[in-house]
Amino acid sequence: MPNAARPPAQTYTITELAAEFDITARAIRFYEDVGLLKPARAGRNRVYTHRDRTRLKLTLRGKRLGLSLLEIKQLVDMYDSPSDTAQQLTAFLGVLGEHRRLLEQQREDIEITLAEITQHEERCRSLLGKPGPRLRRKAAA
Amino acid sequence: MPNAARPPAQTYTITELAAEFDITARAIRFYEDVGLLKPARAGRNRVYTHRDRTRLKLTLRGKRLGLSLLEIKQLVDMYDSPSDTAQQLTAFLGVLGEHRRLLEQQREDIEITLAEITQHEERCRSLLGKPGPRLRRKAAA
DNA sequence: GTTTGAATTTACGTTTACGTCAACGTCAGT
DNA sequence: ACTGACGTTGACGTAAACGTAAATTCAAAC
Repeated sequence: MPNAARPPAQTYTITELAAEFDITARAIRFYEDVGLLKPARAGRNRVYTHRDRTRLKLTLRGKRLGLSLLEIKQLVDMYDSPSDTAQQLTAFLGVLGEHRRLLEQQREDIEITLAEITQHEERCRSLLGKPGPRLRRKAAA
Repeated sequence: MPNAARPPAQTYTITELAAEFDITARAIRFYEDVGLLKPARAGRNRVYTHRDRTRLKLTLRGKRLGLSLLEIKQLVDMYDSPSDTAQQLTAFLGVLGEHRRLLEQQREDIEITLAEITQHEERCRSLLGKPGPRLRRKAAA
């Protein structure tokens, strides 16, 4: 039974990926330079597999979270290289824990900031809605 | 009634702040260069007020969220310069909305990543706990 | 058969966010 | 008067993450 139900082995060109993720081809090539992607070649041209696309997606997500490309590489590499020795697994758990800590810190930062934004928005709307009455208090926390 | 109950008008030196937030004095001076801080001076030396400290804190939070110092400056400036015209207020609301969008995107990225981390952790622990049975399925989604 | 258009490589430029001296001022303590 | 410790202002250096321009290459279209 060859070829049961695997993803259609679709491939992508660099410009397709660039368009899809709204980045430049230069950026994608740069990610290759730092080792985040290793596309196959059709002659001279790069051919990206579904796996490459996934790694690119992870990369961009990492960037949105403020990680450096190096950090992203380390994480992504660990994520899809199956460590097997207890050594590696324990180390991996350590890294995961640290990453988790970082993300939770960020999430907290985000919650706080969102709350502050809400405050500002309410103040703005209050000022816009009733441009008369000065010395107005906040409606409700 | 002079001096009711206001924060003790405490001031900080640059090294105090550097120590407190675990950054270098150089970084703090750099934040001043880009306009994020405008400490008073005692002769030649910088004197930071509570307000400066707050702006520094906001700056570092912004950095943890991946914002550039320029973006941080724009936000912080808006946050504590009281816009009054409807013009400014509406523009402010726009910026706030955009910032909110960004933060919510990030929060989503974080949730996804945290979920993935949990997956990896479970896999690791499973492998560490039972180093025998191959072909084990995930316990529960 | 050449022109065109997309992709590639090489290489240098740029911006951001500081690090790293160097050289000097200043004030407390001895 | 001398010595640190801390603070200051330049000025240059650097790492990261691409941008940008120049010079190919190569296949498809005309």
